[in-house]
Amino acid sequence: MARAARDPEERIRERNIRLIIKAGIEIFARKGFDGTRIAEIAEASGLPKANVYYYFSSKEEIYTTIIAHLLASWDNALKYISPEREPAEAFRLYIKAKLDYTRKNMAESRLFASEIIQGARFLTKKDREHIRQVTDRHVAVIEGWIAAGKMLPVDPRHLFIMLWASTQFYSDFEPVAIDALKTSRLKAGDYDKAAATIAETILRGILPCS
Amino acid sequence: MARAARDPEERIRERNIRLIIKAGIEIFARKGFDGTRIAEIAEASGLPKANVYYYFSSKEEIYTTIIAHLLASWDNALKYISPEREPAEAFRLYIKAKLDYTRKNMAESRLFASEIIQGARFLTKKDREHIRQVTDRHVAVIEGWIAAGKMLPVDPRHLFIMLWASTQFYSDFEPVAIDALKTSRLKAGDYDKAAATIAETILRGILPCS
DNA sequence: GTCTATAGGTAGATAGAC
DNA sequence: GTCTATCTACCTATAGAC
Repeated sequence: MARAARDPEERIRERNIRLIIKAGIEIFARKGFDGTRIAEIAEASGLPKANVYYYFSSKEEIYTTIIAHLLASWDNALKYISPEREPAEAFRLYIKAKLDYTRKNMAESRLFASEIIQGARFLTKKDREHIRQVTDRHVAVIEGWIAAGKMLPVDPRHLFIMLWASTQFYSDFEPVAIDALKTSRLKAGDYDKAAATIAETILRGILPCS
Repeated sequence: MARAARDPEERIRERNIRLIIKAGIEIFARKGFDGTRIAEIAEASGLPKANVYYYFSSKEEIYTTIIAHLLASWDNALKYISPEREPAEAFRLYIKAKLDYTRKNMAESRLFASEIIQGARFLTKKDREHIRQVTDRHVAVIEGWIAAGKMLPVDPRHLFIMLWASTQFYSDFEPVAIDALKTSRLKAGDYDKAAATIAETILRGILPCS
């Protein structure tokens, strides 16, 4: 019955939801949850405000949809921290992947940072439990490398924070990074230079003296 | 005339302004500029909303007053990066001072991070020029150490970003830090451990192999 | 599915009594 | 200097025609 007509409708539906989410990411990142107005999301996505409410029942539902999607793609760079790799290669790959992701998904990255800085109001207990478990798994890998004498005994949790923070900085704090690096905008070369400096410094900091 | 009566009035004035600023820091940090309501600042500072408008002409004026005050106390930790010190001692002191400041002024720290992440809308050209100059001065100190062979040739600007980011993380991203460190809240000992790990790792990363 | 119109509430800011 | 009452504008969310 409706089956034949369902596909094109479904396509429009998916397209509109994508447009709303995309606009939402940009605006929530810039204004935070409370500062964002649905009307602005509607305008940026090219839909009337009422249609936004047709697809999402509230501002909160748009926001939490974005957060959920974000967390799903979050662990990606960490896959490089795996026991069958040598630490030097693993950290180099991780740093590069993390900076790449951050650069290509600036708005998402900032939205996540905003959400955390403003108190993680919309991170569920499950989300936070997930963060703990993912961290635990990769802490274990590092502990393995330390036990095998492949790395100096550096606290793995604080090491992860250093890596997370250093790579996150370039997109989240872009205006400050621009001033600190004396450039008018961050270019691909700046990210390469960042990756190289972070990797070299950290690797000398955690590997046995050669 | 009014001279005799001026002093106690002046005291009340100063006290009220302090209360407004203090409440403003907390709430702006949690909700961002757009998300903050003057009524909430008024309530938190124990004054009627109209009185807030008696002392400040707009929401923006409260916000920029806070930002200006923040920037003034910002350079403090950097004073340790000075040419007459040895690099090892200088960085150790800087990291400790920065983490101390961050821990004791969490709300300000978060407010500043929020402001930057949301696009630095209220940082003036002068503010940003100030950041550039302060960075330049300390970059020169590091270049001096490198030229003197006291440090490996690490890019000073990216090194500063690593230090800035790593120390900032613990208060700005506290909810994530809590999960990553598997604790229920950050204690003084966590900050000490952070300072030690960051300093040890960075120092091995920038000093000649011994 | 789309859109206009609007209800119902709350924001920033001000007027004016005390 | 303090505070109540209020203006105007705008917000979230919905009703209902098409």
